[in-house]
Amino acid sequence: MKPETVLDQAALHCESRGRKLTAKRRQVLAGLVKSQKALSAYDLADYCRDKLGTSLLPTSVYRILEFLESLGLVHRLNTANKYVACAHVTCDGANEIPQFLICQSCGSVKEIGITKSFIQGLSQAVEKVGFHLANNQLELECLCADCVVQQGGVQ
Amino acid sequence: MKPETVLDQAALHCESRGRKLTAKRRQVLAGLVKSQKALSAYDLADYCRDKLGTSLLPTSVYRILEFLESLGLVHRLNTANKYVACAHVTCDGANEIPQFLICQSCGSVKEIGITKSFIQGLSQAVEKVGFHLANNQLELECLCADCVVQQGGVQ
DNA sequence: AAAAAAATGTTACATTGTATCATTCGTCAA
DNA sequence: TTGACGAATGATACAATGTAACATTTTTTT
Repeated sequence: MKPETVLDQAALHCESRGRKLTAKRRQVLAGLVKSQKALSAYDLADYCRDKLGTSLLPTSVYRILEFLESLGLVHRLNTANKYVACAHVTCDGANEIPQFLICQSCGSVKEIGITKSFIQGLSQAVEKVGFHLANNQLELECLCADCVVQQGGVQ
Repeated sequence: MKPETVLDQAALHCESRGRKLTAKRRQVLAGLVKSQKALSAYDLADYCRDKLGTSLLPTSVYRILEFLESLGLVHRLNTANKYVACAHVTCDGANEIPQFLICQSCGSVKEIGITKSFIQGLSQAVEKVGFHLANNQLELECLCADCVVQQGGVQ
């Protein structure tokens, strides 16, 4: 899927919620879509400056990421302190519960869906000890196929 | 379980691995055990200064936490950038796979064990998309029972 | 065009984490 | 006992991540 298609789709998604995908917001999202991996807010500021020739201060990037996240267009990876474009922008999956596999070696991220029954099982186990699951988003430390090979296979 | 008992047990655990639980290391671990919650390295430095009357620079705290973690006596919560004492120091569970329920409201942490079959299911789902699970430690954003009540019940 | 709201810029600072070198402490052999 | 060695800790400097507060610009509405 071409980045421009993704961005146009994202713009529509914004409009449908009564919000605007402004030029700056589009730049930040473009950075995430084109880089194809998780970036920190500061990485993104650098990326926009170096590759897109636009000036964006980190504070603005943070604000914009917050906006994009509120619309489900990007996700924050709490374990990595980085952000990724939502893999489902173009298929209206922006409201599904995302699960992330994060390669600890190369930083690539795979966004998957886990079965509802699995999450339910998890939720029940949590309730059983008196807690309530507040966020279904899981972040799993992984190795991607390439890095498993490079590191001499699975232990 | 009394903190002193936990600390003595931890000392034995160190000795059995040919390492020493020095005074400073004991202080850091004591801070985590007594505070009963997750603390950042800087929180711990403050705690040691204010409550234990000992001077410890953050850099030393980081080093000591790294040491304690290598022996399974503390865990780092990646989503919170904080550390907790292992709940199983005294029952030799230091080698089990920990799962953490972290209350997003008050910061309390519950360390639980999830069934092996559950983790296996998760691992298989990950392998199916070409990744390999590198760390079985899950960190789940939760609300503890108290905070659920205060916030007007489950949504 | 004026007023209001939304978006972005700017500055300052707080928190978390790492790199590097210096110093102190404990252990062990001569 | 002492001297040497390695382990542990101190100290300094800095990098990376994140937030608060207020100013300015842009857009929308009336």
